[in-house]
Amino acid sequence: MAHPIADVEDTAFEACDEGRALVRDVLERVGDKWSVVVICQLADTTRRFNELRRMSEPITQRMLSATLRGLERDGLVTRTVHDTKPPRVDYALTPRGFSLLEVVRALAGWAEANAAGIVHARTAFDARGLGASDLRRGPAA
Amino acid sequence: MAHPIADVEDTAFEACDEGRALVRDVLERVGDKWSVVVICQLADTTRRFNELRRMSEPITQRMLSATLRGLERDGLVTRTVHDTKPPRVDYALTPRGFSLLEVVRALAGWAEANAAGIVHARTAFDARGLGASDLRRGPAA
DNA sequence: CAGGATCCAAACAGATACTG
DNA sequence: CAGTATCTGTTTGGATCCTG
Repeated sequence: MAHPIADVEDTAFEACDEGRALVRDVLERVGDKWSVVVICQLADTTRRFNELRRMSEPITQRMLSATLRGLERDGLVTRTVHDTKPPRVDYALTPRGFSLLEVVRALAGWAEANAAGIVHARTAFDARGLGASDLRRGPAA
Repeated sequence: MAHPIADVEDTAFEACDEGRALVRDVLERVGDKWSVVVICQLADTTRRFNELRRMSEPITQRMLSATLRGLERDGLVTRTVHDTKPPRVDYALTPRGFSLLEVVRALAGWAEANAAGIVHARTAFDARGLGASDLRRGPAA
């Protein structure tokens, strides 16, 4: 472990600035709407394609396909093809996938703990309404 | 804290599935390229607009503006306007912003720890080359 | 069942140019 | 200095149709 998670102030910069490209990379995977959902669905067992499709609700098969491929590429899930009568493909988390799951769970914990506050802050902010701005079209509005 | 972070297997589902919309929300903020960068730059001190602009390198002022507005809206940063001769606006993390910073640092730690493995996995995967597919254009390729 | 190929609409991001 | 308003190019993502 490169990070014993020392004192906050000091290492924050290193972690964020030093390997920015690197972090961005992971963040893009995590920030992806479907990657996280799929990873969670694989949390406790192996799943088949259409199984994941149904569980991940409004995902399209194109997105599921692409998401799984991305996860497989990063070594986060394994893809096992059984060429049986009706084709069957199983997806499962790799050890690395599980470790990411843990981090995501931490994030989810934070989200849960702060959801109310965030929603409140937003309402207040929006109420203080600014006329109208095209900038509202920024990142993650 | 709603989450003492119990045993992995069990709560993974709850955390990910129960508050999916909620988690997605946070994830979108975290997954955003610039939000994280800005939060890191505010890690140890208050900063001014153009200061952040320079520190965040190739960010455009439109993106910085939008990012800051989003962070402010979620109660993660405060915006303080001093109407002095040359206008001056200071941005700083709120307590909630700091708590998010911690989570992001955890993520960064994971990224650092797994970067090599991921890069390797990708190279291997790409080497096993599949002809050509439009799906390669999936999420976060 | 598992997924590739396409086409198309919408969200996003960069470059300017302009204002208080 | 600290932004806002456009205008436009790039990515994404959804809908569909098709195959092994």
